[in-house]
Amino acid sequence: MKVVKNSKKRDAVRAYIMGTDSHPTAEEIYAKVRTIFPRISLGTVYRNLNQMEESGEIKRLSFTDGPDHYDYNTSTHYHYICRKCGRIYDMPTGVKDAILKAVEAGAPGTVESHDLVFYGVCNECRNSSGNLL
Amino acid sequence: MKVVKNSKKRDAVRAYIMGTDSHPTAEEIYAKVRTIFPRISLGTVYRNLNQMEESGEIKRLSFTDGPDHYDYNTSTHYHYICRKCGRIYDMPTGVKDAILKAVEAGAPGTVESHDLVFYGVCNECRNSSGNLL
DNA sequence: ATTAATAATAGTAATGATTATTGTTTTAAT
DNA sequence: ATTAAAACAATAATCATTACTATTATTAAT
Repeated sequence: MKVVKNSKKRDAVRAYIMGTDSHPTAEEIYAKVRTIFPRISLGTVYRNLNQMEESGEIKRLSFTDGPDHYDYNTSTHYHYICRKCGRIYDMPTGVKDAILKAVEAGAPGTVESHDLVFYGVCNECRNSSGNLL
Repeated sequence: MKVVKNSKKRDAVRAYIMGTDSHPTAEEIYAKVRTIFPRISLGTVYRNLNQMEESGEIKRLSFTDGPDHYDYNTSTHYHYICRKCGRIYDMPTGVKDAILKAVEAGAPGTVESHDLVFYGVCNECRNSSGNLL
């Protein structure tokens, strides 16, 4: 069994993820952590993200386009992506039970997990006048 | 405005997708169409898939891991992926209304579309004894 | 039917995100 | 302090997909 050793770089990656609600990508995390450790490599960010995902500390979010994002919130919840600004919001949690209840009956097997993503234009984008899209 | 011209290759791609429920990948489509047009290139498959997706003929499915899949069924419906065999099933349609109703209230913007994927082990895999996973 | 314009194609190079490799540096248990 | 393993930086490799380019096929107008 492999021992996990301390790592200042991993600490910095973890600290950044835990401190933001922005669901950052590996590149964004890399850019931030580099202000503290200018010589950290992108591979180190990916390796630590994968390790933290495997240990259940964080969750990886994959969407149709673009790179993966990372989320410190590992409980089952859903996301909303604005097609103008690309921001990723958390959805309120009330939805989940309704979905699971409606689904269980008709699935072609056991349902162990599910991913649900909503797309639209967020209120902030709708209200700002200088839109490009 | 760009004119769409006839294309035997595109016809073959379309015919294969329309004739299968397996939600094939570009590579799988490529392999099949190559039995008819041995010199077709993978780029041609991708180009035609993208064109058919833009025109609304087919739908592209992106999942967390692996390549994209393509679906002739463009109406809103959900998928179930077996984590043993990887097969992609269609989910029964009753789920949708419950979800939309539960969601509309709390979203941070308009909800224009959503993607929902379920993961589990399908009954076929559960019942087969010679499993490797 | 011939021509001319342009869409479609094959073949290949390029891209973007991620993973793998390798030689060096840290960590932590003795 | 010694040592074994984990973490690292730097870089190469991989995979899915897109872009490029010279050629071929399709179509509309003559």
